[in-house]
Amino acid sequence: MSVRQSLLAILDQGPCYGYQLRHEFDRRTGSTWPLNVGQIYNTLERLERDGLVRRGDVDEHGHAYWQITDAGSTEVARWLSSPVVRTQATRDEVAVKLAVAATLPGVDVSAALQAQRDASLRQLQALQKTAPADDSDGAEGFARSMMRDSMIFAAEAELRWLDHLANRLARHPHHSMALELATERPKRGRPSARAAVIA
Amino acid sequence: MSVRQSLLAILDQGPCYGYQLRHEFDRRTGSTWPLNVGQIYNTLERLERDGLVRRGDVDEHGHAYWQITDAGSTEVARWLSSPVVRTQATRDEVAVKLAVAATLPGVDVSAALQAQRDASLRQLQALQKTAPADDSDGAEGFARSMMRDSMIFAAEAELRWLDHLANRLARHPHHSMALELATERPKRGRPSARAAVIA
DNA sequence: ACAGCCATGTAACTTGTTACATGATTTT
DNA sequence: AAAATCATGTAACAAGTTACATGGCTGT
Repeated sequence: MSVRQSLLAILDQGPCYGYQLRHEFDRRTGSTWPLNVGQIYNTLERLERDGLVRRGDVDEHGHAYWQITDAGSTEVARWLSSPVVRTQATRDEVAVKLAVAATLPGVDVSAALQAQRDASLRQLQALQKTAPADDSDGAEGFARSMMRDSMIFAAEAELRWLDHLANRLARHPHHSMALELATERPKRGRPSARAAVIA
Repeated sequence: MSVRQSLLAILDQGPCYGYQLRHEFDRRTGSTWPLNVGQIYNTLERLERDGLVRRGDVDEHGHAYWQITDAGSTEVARWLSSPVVRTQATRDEVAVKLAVAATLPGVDVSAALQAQRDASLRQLQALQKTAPADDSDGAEGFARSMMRDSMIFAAEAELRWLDHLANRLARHPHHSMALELATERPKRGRPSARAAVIA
């Protein structure tokens, strides 16, 4: 939802045209995750469909401006005043992967763990190598360094978790958390008319 | 991709039927993010479409088993041996939101920040209140505590970042990073035949 | 003239997710 | 008999993402 909501929040400052919105989004997020232009127009159409924006004037340059609606402004206010709540839907891809890998018999967890640690460490070092905060960079530099810090903190946490996991695995016989497929499952099954279609 | 890939990796251990797959996924991720059953069948059909699984036998209970294909096994091996790489697509919703909020004039960033900090702290405390690792819980308990640790580390990192951000904002005049809409943009515009349709 | 950027759009597609229909079996 | 659970599916949708088509303008 962050792209959609961010574009809406930018439009709450005043009418913009599509390409301009991309520019505004990019500089406000330090050009960290540049947006494909096409996505702007898709998102605008979806926001229009939902009654949050409407098509506005075309200026002397041919720029097609978009305006926020009252419902849109209300939505922006709601977004800004309520925190992002990490619900169940926020599956961490690395965590899920390693949990599945760790519980599957015959999988070399420590190899997967090591590969992930290497990658995460390289990622962290690459981030740390980028230019740190510099007050002379102005607001755009501030935005960039916010994003940078966020990614660094997240990468550090991921590394810490990976090391923590490695320690726990080292203290256990490494096969002890493998889970066989539960084949004894169908106690309360679903005997059906078409049972034994093949058997 | 984690659901899709996880189901495929489980199928690499042997044929399963749909409901069984949900059970296997849930116990391997500590029932942290229970899966809607329907998603299993959707995902299986998509994997079948991609040639990674195929429909297998129906047993005497009427269970419709699914089998992994050679291409599927290859894909699992690739997945397990290569790390998750956090590409540009990994937008952190909280970071994007606060960066946009911080760069929009007239937005009370510190209020949004405070609201987020409260929510994140409550989230962390809720996580810490859950049962910690207990070796007597077996492999399923281990999986659950892996997920729990992962979420705790991530929540701590988010809190640290929020506090770091609050400190930086406090040291600055809080309006200094607001970015006006760049209205002087169209220097190299796109004058068109239909310019001034409205103007 | 030509490369490259500005600009608007369209179409297709991915993964994830939910709601619903259907029916059987098991438990109370 | 009713409620809960097991089980398979279908249909629709959300948000993100990319590739492509089209055309005008700018700088070399």
